[in-house]
Amino acid sequence: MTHGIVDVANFYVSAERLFDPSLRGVPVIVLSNNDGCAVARSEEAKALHVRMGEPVFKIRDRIKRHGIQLRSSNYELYADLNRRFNAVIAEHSDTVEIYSIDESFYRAPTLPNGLGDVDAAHTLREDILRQVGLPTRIGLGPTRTLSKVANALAKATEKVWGGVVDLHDTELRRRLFERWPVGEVWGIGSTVEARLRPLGIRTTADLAAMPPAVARDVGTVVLERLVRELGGIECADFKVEPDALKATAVTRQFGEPVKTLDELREAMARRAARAAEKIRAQGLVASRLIAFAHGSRYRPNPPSASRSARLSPPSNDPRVILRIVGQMTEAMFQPGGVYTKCGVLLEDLTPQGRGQADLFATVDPRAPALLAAMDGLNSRFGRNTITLAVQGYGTKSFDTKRSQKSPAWTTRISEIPIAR
DNA sequence: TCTGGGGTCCTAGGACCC
DNA sequence: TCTGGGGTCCTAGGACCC
Repeated sequence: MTHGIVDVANFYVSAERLFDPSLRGVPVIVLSNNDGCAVARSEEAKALHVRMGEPVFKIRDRIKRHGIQLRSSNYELYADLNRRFNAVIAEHSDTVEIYSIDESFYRAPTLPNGLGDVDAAHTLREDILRQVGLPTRIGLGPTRTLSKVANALAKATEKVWGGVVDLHDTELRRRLFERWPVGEVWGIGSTVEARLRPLGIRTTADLAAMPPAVARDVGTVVLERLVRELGGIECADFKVEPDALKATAVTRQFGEPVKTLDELREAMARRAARAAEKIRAQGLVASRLIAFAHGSRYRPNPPSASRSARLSPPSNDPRVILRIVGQMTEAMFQPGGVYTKCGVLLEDLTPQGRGQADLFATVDPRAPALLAAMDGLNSRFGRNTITLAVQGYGTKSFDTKRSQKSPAWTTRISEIPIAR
């Protein structure tokens, strides 16, 4: 069996360039929510040493000096392009697992010794480039982990090997692993890397040679599996049907810091309403609710608090959820505190209508019709066409900033590009 | 002055049960 | 003086990913 993974090169930047040719060949950075950090960089921007996650205010001079182009994140566009390139992958494989916004695993057709996989992968790259316009790299291997490492190697060797690396060959693995730092391996973060260093494990080859039992001892079962997968033994398979969502979160930095209870209450209500909307769209209800608010961790003594509660019966009704979140906000708020972020998490999600009823709860029989009407209006006329009053009206200073956002080129009729 | 957001999985430890 | 053993469930927190 061959595991493959496709990733889009500098996805957000590549997506922006698709509809804006002026961005091609020049340094481009796509910013995080609130236009705070660089989350995607073109090759030209990487060459100017703009790091992943680097705060924009720290590189203002470089941006000016080199004319680096900035864009806010445009998730509508990226989500639509994700749908499109996955459709192309699906033409090549009956098993596709969408792993993230810019990566998908797929199962390559079984051929003896993985023969022909590499050619097929090159064809897939060409098809995605021609049909969607996005540049990709592909990693292949006998396990998921090996395909993921192969994908990372394909990025590093793109100019020589053309963007496809296959790690079926054990001899090739041995050679490449000796020069590939262990911290670059999928699943090895800085903490585990630091624990491996004193044991003399610095390269992927060192890690692959580790006895699995030792790996479990040093780390957890996760590290043991990782070591086995590096050796070619499958411990993880495809998930074609995505698992049901277990938790969802809506957390945002404020555009401008929040200092009053009224503002915090509104900001919290907006996030809570969005979280409830998200789980309704999936037909889920939540049993657990968490709300938090805090100040900047870069300032001394920032305010910080969170509250959690059980929802019985489980709910996705904004009237229920916003009332509790409002009480939590009042309990958390510290006068004089400067808040920079707040959020709402809904957990223990289960399909609606399957759970145990609550003997003592009063159930509103009209709720389903009301919520369906709200969701219908917001879906047809745009988000927040109808809201609860506690969410406040209009745009507020605490709303997320996205000052450099490109149009929703492919998903809104009013923003479709016009050819001249 | 200005520093992202949204997920999953695993483990340790406490509460509780028989 | 000496005070069992073996489970499950839940939660908080850590680690990792993109």
